[in-house]
Amino acid sequence: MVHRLDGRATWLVGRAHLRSHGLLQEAFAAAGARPYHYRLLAALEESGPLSQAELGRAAGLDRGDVTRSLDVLGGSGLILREPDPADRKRNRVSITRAGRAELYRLDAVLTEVQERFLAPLSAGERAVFLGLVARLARDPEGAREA
Amino acid sequence: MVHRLDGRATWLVGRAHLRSHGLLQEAFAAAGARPYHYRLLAALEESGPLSQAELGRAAGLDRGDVTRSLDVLGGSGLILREPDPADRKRNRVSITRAGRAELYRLDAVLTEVQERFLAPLSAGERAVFLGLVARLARDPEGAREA
DNA sequence: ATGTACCGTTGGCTCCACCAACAACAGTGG
DNA sequence: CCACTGTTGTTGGTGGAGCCAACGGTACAT
Repeated sequence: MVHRLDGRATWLVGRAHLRSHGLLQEAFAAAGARPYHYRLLAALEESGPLSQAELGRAAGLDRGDVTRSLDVLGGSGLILREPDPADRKRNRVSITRAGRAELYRLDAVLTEVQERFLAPLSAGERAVFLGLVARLARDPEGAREA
Repeated sequence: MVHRLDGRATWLVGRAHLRSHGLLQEAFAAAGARPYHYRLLAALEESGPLSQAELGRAAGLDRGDVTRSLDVLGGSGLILREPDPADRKRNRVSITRAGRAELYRLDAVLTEVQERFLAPLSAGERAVFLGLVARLARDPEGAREA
């Protein structure tokens, strides 16, 4: 392989992501869902009914992608999209009973994927890794390096 | 944000990758190059002349993507592609003097990106992180290497 | 009433990874 | 010699994920 990349953090993170994403994709596809859908259902369940723009900000999705994903979720009866009577330019999106059930089902899928992804590490190592990668994941906005 | 994802390794790795990839993309674009090109030049410099299929396996690229990337690299004079006299179905690809210079230039860019990406971590933490993420990056099944 | 800002929708884009088909070619066993 | 198998390079796609621009509709402060 390419020795020059062996110790590069960006390379290793990319490869780890490839494996992680592959596992996730496979598991979600087998469950008939997509990561976007999970994120939206989770945001809805945790925050209660939201407008689509709020939902996008909560789940980290583009407004347009929210629209398209909700089309699918609504078609499956997992969410309810109704015009907001207080502001007619908004939609009020809420999770349905079926949506909650789906979310819980996917929670289990996600948990199982974590286990497979983290299999190479011991419990202690996992905790260390999670702490470090969380700091690398946060966008250091305003963080000025002295 | 979605509280449910905060501690998920797959989520954090995905977010870290997003930041990493963004930094890399930005820096390489400013340098007029692409990650694929760097990988190919690096593989060529480390292994010497290769066929395109070998090159793809060394750099982890699809054969088709190798073909298209070499079109660009060849057009810039960074690699030389000539028919292999010993096997007429192969191309013998080698890195040129200009290609080496480009590779070294991109090495510096890459190094600078590492620094920005890893900025949130101390030197000791970086070493720990690299060790752990390297183990997560390796595909635990199959993947037999020579 | 007018301007500004937001909303949802649609249509597009880039990047990365991957797959399928094809003709050309090499090496094999018969 | 012939047929078969496998590889190579090329072309033409697929798909997910993230993102941006433009549009018409709506709310609200001025």
